[in-house]
Amino acid sequence: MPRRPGPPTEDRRNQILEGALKVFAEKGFKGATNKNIADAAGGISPGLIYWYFKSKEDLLFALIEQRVAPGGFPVPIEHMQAFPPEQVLPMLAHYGLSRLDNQDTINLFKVFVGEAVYSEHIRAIANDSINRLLDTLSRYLAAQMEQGRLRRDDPLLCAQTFLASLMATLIRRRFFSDAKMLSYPVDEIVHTVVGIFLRGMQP
Amino acid sequence: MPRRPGPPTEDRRNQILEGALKVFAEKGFKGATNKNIADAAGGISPGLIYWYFKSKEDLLFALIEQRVAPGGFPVPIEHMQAFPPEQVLPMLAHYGLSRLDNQDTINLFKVFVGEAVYSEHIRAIANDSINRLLDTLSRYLAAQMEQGRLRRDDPLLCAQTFLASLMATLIRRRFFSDAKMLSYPVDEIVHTVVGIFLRGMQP
Amino acid sequence: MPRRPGPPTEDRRNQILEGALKVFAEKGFKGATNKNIADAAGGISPGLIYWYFKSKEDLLFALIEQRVAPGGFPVPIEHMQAFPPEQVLPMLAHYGLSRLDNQDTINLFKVFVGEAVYSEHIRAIANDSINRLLDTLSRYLAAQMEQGRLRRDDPLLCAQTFLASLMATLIRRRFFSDAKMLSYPVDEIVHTVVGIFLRGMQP
Amino acid sequence: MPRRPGPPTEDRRNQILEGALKVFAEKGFKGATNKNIADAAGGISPGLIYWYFKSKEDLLFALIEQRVAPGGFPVPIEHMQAFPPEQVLPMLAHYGLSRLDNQDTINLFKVFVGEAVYSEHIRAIANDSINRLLDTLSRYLAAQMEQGRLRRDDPLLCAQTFLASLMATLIRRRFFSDAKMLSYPVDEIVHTVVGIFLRGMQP
DNA sequence: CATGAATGAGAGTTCATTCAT
DNA sequence: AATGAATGAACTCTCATTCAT
Repeated sequence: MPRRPGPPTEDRRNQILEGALKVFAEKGFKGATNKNIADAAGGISPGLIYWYFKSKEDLLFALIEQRVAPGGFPVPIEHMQAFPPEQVLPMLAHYGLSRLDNQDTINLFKVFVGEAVYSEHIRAIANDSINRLLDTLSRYLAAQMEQGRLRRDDPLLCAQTFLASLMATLIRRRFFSDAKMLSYPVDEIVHTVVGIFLRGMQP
Repeated sequence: MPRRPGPPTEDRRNQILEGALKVFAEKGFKGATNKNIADAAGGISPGLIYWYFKSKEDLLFALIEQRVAPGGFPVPIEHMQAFPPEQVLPMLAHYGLSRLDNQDTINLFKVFVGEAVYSEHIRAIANDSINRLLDTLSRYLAAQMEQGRLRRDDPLLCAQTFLASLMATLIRRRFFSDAKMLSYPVDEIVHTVVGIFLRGMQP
Repeated sequence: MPRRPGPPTEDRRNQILEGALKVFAEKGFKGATNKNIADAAGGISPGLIYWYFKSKEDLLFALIEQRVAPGGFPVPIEHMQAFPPEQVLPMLAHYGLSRLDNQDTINLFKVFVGEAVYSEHIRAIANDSINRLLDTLSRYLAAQMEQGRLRRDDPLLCAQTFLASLMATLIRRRFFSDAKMLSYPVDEIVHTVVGIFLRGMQP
Repeated sequence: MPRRPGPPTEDRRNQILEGALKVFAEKGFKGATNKNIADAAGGISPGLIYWYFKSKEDLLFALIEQRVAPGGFPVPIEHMQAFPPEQVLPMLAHYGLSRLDNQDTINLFKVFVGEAVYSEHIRAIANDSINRLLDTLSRYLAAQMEQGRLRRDDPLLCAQTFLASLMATLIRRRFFSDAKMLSYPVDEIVHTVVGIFLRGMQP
């Protein structure tokens, strides 16, 4: 017998997505049960999930499409060609950091990584998302090379190198909770990583 | 009733581990069934797994302990302090590459990543393994800094930066099969990444 | 919030019965969902069914009571004792045929058969309905025997024999869509079946 | 934890089919639960069904294929052309009756009818089975017509008429448990039905 | 050692039914 | 009257695990 009417139905879908994100991040897609999700979504009944989503898998994809596909990880350096890398790259690094400080982003990342290992589909979305980011960055780098502010090299490969060194290091800190990395303040990490890259890219 | 005589029982355990690695890499720990594993282990019966392992989970940990814990990813630069970074780092990069060309290593990596997301225990092993590698590398870098061949900086952070940019890029190629990264020859990737790092670390 | 104003509430009940008949015939009582029925009833909401019927089962019984119980399969030979079987029986056959050409009757029949297998209650209604028909027919036959137009025999058994041969044959055509039976024109079937019976009942 | 080893595995499959037949006949395919079937199959666990059958539906088809497809309802009149219909048809009627006295046959029939209503596939099997029977009978009738023992008419339609009147009547007795039909001894039914047919078919 | 039949817990999913609106 | 969100029970099916053989 149905009872609780619940909040204005608009929210319900998001409430479930929210709960699913939490549980998926913690236990993985396969490890998460609908009961888990329903509980995390505010104690609704597991059956209700199927009012909003076709299946558990559909829920996962909805999560990814809602949170990742649109916008991906937008990088606000589109119109910063006028500024030198010495200013832009640290700024970008700190922007990335601020995004990583959001628990939802972390969870999303976890889910992404956990499923990408086994799912071609998710891998494709991940690549897409990263490439959008890299494209923006590499366009910026190309412009800087043009202006003689950076040494000429393949812009995409350079962008990838920069992003890789930055992200992988932060990932070890945030996701792997590596003790050694946690012993460094974020600023020092950014300073060192950006420093090496900038010097390495000097004309 | 026992059927196939099978190989000298010593191998059986490894046969199962081998099969498990394959299946875990493909479907993940939760996604793999004991039947899958038994099939991949040469068509043995699922029940037999329990003769060699306490449980499915035990099998996973045995896999990790057997393949990762011992040695981890050994880096043969222990006694290379005499050689300059211009020689050692590219060599190290190619060594890493050669390891990544082994399907077992790739599978192990996949399993590792897939499970590390959700398991503290596995995360700890992963950190341990990476840190051992980083320690070796950072000791080498420290020695080079000492000799004035590299600019002075925190050796561990530099090692992390180098490894991160290299590994993350190769991972995007091998595991994520990213089309853009696959369009670069490995040599070019190594050359660019190592180049940026070396110039960035010049005294 | 009520949405579509809908037809003068009188019709709603029938609209639902109509939809239910269609769906029950297609998927069976168990196989039909209230959603299916609501859709077939013109796109109403499943909840509305409960305004008109106590339960899904109630809907089934209402259907049967409304469509079968009243009248059953009325046979208009009540006052035809004056006419000889050579005229009456073919007429009756064609009357039955015309009823079978109505999709609703077919659906009702399907539902009836499908549920009679498992429900004593429905079986009883079915028997009742058939017996009413047989009674009429057997009274006619008895009268004809009395008049010496047909050979003396148990009228009910003769009526049953006639009806059985006719109905079962038409059923194989219409419900089982048997290819062989469909290759005969209806008239030939009726002619042959009625012919055998009439000759078999000659005094 | 598994316990009871159970009877020599050969039987298990049949044990389950046996139980399924009973339950399907009683509650219909949809109405039967795997628990019901497992209980009827001698108290095995529901999961075990899936060791022998791919799905519940597979179980249904296996049942039908095992019990109906092979042999169907064999009619032993293949070589009776020498005997006159006055002997053969009553014999055939009694043979059919004897088959109907077997509870398994009745159950199978129930399942068949119950599912044929909704399943094209099962309808096809049913038609096939009946047509095999009709073919045999109509070949016999054709031979008798040839010999002048029966009036010339379409043999298949005559066979269908005979079978229909006989079967439909017996079905009302056995399956519908119709009180009126049950008040007649089987012999009388057979005598009347066969009598009408034979006289109706006299040359 | 090895098998495979067997179990039982629990997963995802469906759906009749209810009820606030 | 009518909707549709919500529930909970029950169902089919999967699978790690066990154990007689």
